[in-house]
Amino acid sequence: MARGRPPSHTRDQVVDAAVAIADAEGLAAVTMRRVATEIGAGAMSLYTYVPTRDFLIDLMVDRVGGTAAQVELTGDWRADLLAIAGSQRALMLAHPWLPSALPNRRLTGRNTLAYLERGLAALAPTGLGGATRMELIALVTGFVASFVTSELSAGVPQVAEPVSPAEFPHLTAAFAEGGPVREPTFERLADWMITGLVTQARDHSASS
Amino acid sequence: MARGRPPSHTRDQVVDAAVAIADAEGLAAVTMRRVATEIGAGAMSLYTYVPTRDFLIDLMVDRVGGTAAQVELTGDWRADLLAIAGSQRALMLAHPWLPSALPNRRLTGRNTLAYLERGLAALAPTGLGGATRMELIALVTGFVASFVTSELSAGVPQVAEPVSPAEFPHLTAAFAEGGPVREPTFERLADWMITGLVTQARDHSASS
DNA sequence: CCCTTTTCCGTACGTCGTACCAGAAATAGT
DNA sequence: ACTATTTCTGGTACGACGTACGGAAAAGGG
Repeated sequence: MARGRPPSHTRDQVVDAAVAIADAEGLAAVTMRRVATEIGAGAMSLYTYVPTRDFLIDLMVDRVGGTAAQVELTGDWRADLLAIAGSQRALMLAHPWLPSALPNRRLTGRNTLAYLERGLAALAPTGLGGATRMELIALVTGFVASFVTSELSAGVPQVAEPVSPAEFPHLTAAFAEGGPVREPTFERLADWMITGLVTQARDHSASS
Repeated sequence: MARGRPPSHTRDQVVDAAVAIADAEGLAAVTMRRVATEIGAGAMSLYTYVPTRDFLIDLMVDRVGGTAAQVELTGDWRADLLAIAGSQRALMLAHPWLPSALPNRRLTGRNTLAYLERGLAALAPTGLGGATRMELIALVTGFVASFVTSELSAGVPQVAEPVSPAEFPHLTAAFAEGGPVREPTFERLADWMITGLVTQARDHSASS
């Protein structure tokens, strides 16, 4: 068996190289030619391992998803989901391109599926339906992505032009203040978010 | 005054054309050549009105931001912020490219600044600091973007391959169910989100 | 040794953003 | 009216992108 010319590389090598580039220089730097030269191959050789660039990004998302800290489920859905959210946050902080890569992705990889499965299992004690639990997971993930994006862009002056104090008094005052310390806030915000989401979802399904 | 050859178009015309294309065919369809032919100009003529494509997208975001329903502030921060969130949601549903365009944007346009100013004013009765209020607005906006993205992609089969029931039991069960009705949920979720965020922020600033 | 199978990768096409610049069209000064 | 000056116009072109195509190269099976 194993006829034909043997591959010089593996799909995993390609994905790893792509992740390394994205970690160092952002998603935009992940071009087919760049990844190819990084592993010492011709540009077109990549297509042996990966059908398109878009699919490569799917694989990258799934790859780093597999490196997330595994959460032991305790049966306490609040604690479990909070731990999952924390794990997600750590993942996104380690791979800053992840939040921007997440939207519009197909949920195709095994690690992503395992993540969803885990979230669904964590929410099982709530008694909510599967579809509702799925949406809650999407909302929590979206929240974490939002939060991390906000964390990563902290300190960067977002406004180029100076704002007119007369026209935008609150804005002017807010910019005059120093940046707040965000570090200890995430757990409390996430905990409350999760609790509130589930509570609302329960009320809603009970009343309809 | 007004020396030199007069412009054949205006920046507003360019931005309007770009928004129309994005509404109809998505952000990716907004190319410089495409926008140019749409207003009957040569591709390079656009650069008289707009420095780069990226800046054009900034302008698009600000432009549609100006079309959002204006919210009358009542002094009740819960109701006011909920109304703002609802207005944002309507905006994103009308311009589905908006959620994906929002991250990594410079907050440069007057409409965007006015939106922030309005949010800050709405949160003023909470007594929170300007920087904290700013972050709350970013989180609420992020939540709305997440929610709308989820709404827009509802019904689309996200998973290409069939999932193995043995390996992913919860996932299999969730897919077997029908999609839930989401329509009446937004206001309750957003209301609770806003209330909870402010409560947490207050607790945090009080204890530190 | 050749034939089949598979991978490798140089070449090339279409598209993108946009730099450059010669021509066109307007006003201001004479 | 003529010229100088300023401004907008858009053709051409460059480099980078994703990737289709197809021959060369490398392995095993007969």
